[in-house]
Amino acid sequence: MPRRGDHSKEELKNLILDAAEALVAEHGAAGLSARAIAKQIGYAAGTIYLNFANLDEVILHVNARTLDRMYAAIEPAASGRAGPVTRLKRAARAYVEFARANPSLWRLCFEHRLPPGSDSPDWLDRRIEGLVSLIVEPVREVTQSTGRALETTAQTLFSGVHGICMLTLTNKLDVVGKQGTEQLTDALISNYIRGVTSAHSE
Amino acid sequence: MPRRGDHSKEELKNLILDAAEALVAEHGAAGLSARAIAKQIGYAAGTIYLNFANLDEVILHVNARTLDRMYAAIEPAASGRAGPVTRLKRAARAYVEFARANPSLWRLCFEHRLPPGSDSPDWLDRRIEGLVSLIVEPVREVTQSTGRALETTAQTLFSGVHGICMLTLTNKLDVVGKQGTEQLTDALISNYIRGVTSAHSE
DNA sequence: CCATTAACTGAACATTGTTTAGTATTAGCA
DNA sequence: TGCTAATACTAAACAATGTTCAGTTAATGG
Repeated sequence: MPRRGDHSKEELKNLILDAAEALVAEHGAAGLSARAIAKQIGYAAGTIYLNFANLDEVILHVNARTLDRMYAAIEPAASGRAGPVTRLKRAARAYVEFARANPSLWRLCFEHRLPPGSDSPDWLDRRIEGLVSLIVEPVREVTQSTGRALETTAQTLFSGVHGICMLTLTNKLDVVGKQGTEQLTDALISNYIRGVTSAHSE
Repeated sequence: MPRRGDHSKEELKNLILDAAEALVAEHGAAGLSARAIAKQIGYAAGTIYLNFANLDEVILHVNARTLDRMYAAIEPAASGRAGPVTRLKRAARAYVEFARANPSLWRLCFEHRLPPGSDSPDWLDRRIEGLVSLIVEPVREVTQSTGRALETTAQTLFSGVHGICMLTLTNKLDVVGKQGTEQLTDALISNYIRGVTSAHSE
């Protein structure tokens, strides 16, 4: 049934997402527009709306892809055979590295505002939880905690690294370079972990 | 020389910023438009461009105001006569509380993207540094550190609280309510500080 | 009272997201 | 093979956006 290039529904969706991703990566979030996507894939702008409800939905799917790539980038670091603290630090570095390599896509994940009233779909939120879950195991190993305390520690560390990443990448802190950021994430992890374990043995 | 309502240049600028602030606070960042501002102050849209180069500049000034209000909201908590750790926790709570009370304005401060190439002006960045500087004193008291180490700790704690605030306020974490967020910030501060001090006495 | 200057407007332009009437192509069936 | 129904797709339209600017109005200064 397709006419232009024999693209199945699924292929066309992926073409749209590919184009959207490339546009954001190259020209920032502002470079994303229905017409720009259409031009890049050789379709008319209206075609996008046959596959997605609106541009917000396109962005949400782009974000899902980005989060999946983030997961893949962090997973090896978090689950190596090194000690738990080392794995946590490596995971944080992988996170920062990914954000530095994909600044626009990374920011789109966390800065995209959808219209008031509606909030992000479950399949997206679950991907962020998936990222947090990556560090639960090393945290458990090193803190010997379980249940709610374990989850709290993992969430706190993740948020902390995320905040450091956010503020340093957007130059809102007086910190420059990769090692500047890593100094902060390393400090966060070592001190927090030491704090937890020393409270334990007290 | 003014014609409409005898507004001096400075008054008119403030009128514009007042209107912009109100629009963002009520209808979110998407509610901000040149025509909406103009309508609210009884001027034509073009008048805004006689006072600001473009809407981005208006937003930057709104953010400056918001950051000033944040400073005023946090300062008392950070500089009371309580112990340093208590002051840090109170400062974090004040930060979270402000963000919860002004979600759209708070997000605008940290999520606004200006066109690629240009970065935010010094007078704005300095206001964020001002926020960080609020916790330097209590951090110094409790960690006995100075210089670069002191600054690193302050930046790390600030970023950490910021990250927690960001992810919990935007519902990207499986954490709900004010006490949920405060549990994370409290954990961050107590454990991090304990980590620093216990490393010291080791 | 007139001329100059500045404030201000209204309309215009390009670009955005989104909708829709209409066209073209294919699939299924006779 | 040829007819019909369904679907993929486009082009054009709409409203709203940021921004500019020629022209108008009002106040100032001489």
